Amino acid sequence: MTDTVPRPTLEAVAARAGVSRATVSRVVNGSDGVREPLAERVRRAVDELGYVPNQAARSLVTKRHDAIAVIVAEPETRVFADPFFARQLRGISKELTAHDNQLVLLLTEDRDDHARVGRYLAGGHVDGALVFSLHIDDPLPQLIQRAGLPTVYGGRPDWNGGQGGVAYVDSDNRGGARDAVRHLLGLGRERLAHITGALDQTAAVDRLDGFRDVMGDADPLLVAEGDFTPGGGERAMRLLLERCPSLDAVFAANDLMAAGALRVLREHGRRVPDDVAVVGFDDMLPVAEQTDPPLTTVRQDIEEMGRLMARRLLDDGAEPDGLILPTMLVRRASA
Amino acid sequence: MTDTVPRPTLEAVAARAGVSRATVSRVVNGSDGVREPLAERVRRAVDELGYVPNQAARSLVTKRHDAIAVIVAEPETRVFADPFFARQLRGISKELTAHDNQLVLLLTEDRDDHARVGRYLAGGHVDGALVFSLHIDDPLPQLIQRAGLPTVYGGRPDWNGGQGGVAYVDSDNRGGARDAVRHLLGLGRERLAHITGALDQTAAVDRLDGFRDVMGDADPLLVAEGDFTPGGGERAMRLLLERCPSLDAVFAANDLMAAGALRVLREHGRRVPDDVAVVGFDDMLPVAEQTDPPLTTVRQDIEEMGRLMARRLLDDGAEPDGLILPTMLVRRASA
DNA sequence: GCCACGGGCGAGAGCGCTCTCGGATCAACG
DNA sequence: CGTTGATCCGAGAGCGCTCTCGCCCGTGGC
Repeated sequence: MTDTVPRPTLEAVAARAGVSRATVSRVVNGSDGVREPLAERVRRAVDELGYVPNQAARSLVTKRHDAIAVIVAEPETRVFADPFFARQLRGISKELTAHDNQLVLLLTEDRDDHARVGRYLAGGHVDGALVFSLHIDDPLPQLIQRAGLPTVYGGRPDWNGGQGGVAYVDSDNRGGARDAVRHLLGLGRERLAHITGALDQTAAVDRLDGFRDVMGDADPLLVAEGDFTPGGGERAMRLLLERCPSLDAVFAANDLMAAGALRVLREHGRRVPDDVAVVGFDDMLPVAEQTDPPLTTVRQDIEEMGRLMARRLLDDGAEPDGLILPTMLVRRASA
Repeated sequence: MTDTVPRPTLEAVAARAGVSRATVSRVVNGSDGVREPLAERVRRAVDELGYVPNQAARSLVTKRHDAIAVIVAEPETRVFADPFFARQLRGISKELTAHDNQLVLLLTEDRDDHARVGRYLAGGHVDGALVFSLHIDDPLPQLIQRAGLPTVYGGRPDWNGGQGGVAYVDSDNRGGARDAVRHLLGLGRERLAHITGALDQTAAVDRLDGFRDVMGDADPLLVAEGDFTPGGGERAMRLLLERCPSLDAVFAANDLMAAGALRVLREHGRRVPDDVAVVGFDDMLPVAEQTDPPLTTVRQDIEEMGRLMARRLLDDGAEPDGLILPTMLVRRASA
């Protein structure tokens, strides 16, 4: 961590251009009120010296940091097992850099981390926070609210009654689920089962609600709780086959579980989609395209979701409320 | 981006504790030379006021930032299609937070981004950089070197003759490949083929070299170039079957391509592992465990790799050279 | 031809911290 | 009891920047 060559200061640029610091500052920050010939001289001095403003000094007085914290609360490894996170980050990153903001990444796993994050946010190092709070009992939101920073959540938060006063961006999980179910019905299927995700996450709840929107409160035996993992999908599928051998369609709350379900179906000699049609959710690429048969699934635009989160955060005027992005059914061979 | 409540300053703490700013600073920064009763009074004042040091002011004078840039050069979507990146990030994050450093994430896609990153690094916002430079003609390393920041690369850089003067952390790609090949030979296989990765990446080159270490310069017809994608794996597999229908084993340079190869083999009626044994690389979980049959593959400890990169960067004394992490063959059903 | 006015620029204070340096205090020693 | 030396603490300068304030000069109106 040895320090670099001493970098030129505003002072130095001012001296070279034969003006005052104030003038250089004005030019550098693009404020008007500096006549052209002078401004030009300053600009030349700036790049002759290779001047780059010292962000620390600037923040000290402006109290702005041009930096945003992205907080990922992930005690489990699930998020890391799929590429969601990376896509979202990319969307966020694009939007932030377009507005000259930096992205400070905070990954948390346990309570200690939460305290640390709380301190960091309270420390006023960043201008706002993007939060992926994935589980229902997560204490993080409170910590963040206490820090008093502008915040946008990724995914509908479970607290707060679902809306009002809290900014979030989410996919239309419920609508996507409805599309999936309607597609199965449109295929002439009659006994539809649903494998839910981990129900402590709002995405899972919303997808289940979508299923019920169309199916009514149908046979509760046709709904089995999974956990978003392939193993969970397998277990749920086995259970469903046992309970209701005549089922002819399955809607799984994500592709990973759908993949698990496919294996169990094959194991039981059911042909997909002939005997049983299967629809997933996410369009998680390395999985959805590689299963046998490839999955029909509900795609969400993850990168766009990230981008919009960042945009809402930077756009100070926006009302804090929910923003729901559309989903799209992608037809492949499984249904 | 409305600003928060004015936070207490050193001054305020000093006043409350009835000491000078200097003393508070000493206590806060854990320097000795402050007698216990006084120190205690200061500490009480600190948490009564909820004082958190202003990092900007601190950086201004210390020229340290306690922040590290993580630069991911990724013009393609490949990295985002697998969870590598996230795991590595997690390892890095753990190590950095253990040393009270922040992680500033810079994702780059094109030339413009490179210029921006160069400016950012030159701007002296961070104390060092971790770089994932994935392709051979990437201009990023030069930009970074010019910024004069301590840097550690993820994966062996292709330039610089492979070692000497540049710090990097990599998996033992070559050794892992040798293990994979020896395992196949140990199974009694005789006609081994290799599907390479994209050869503009050192990981692909090293794995190919490992294959050749064991096989000699064997039949060049038994080596087909892939690109690390499932589609590439399929194409390569088809080519290999055409060239040499009698092959009885395939080593693919990653699991994604191995999955593609499995599909083509099944399509051609070859049973795995009975007719053809298949070994992958990476142990990329959602894929390796879910293929049919599950993949035998070479595992690398990605998270540890990230952790070590961070550790080397923070550990100023370390010699800048390469650090190679061991790999491990994971046996599943495919070989 | 004088005064009021406004726009362009510089002087200077101050953001919150660290760190050097010198003054005060106290124990110990002659 | 005076002196030395070590130790603890405070005063103050200064990091590089922004931003307010006021001076100066040029212009236009009466």
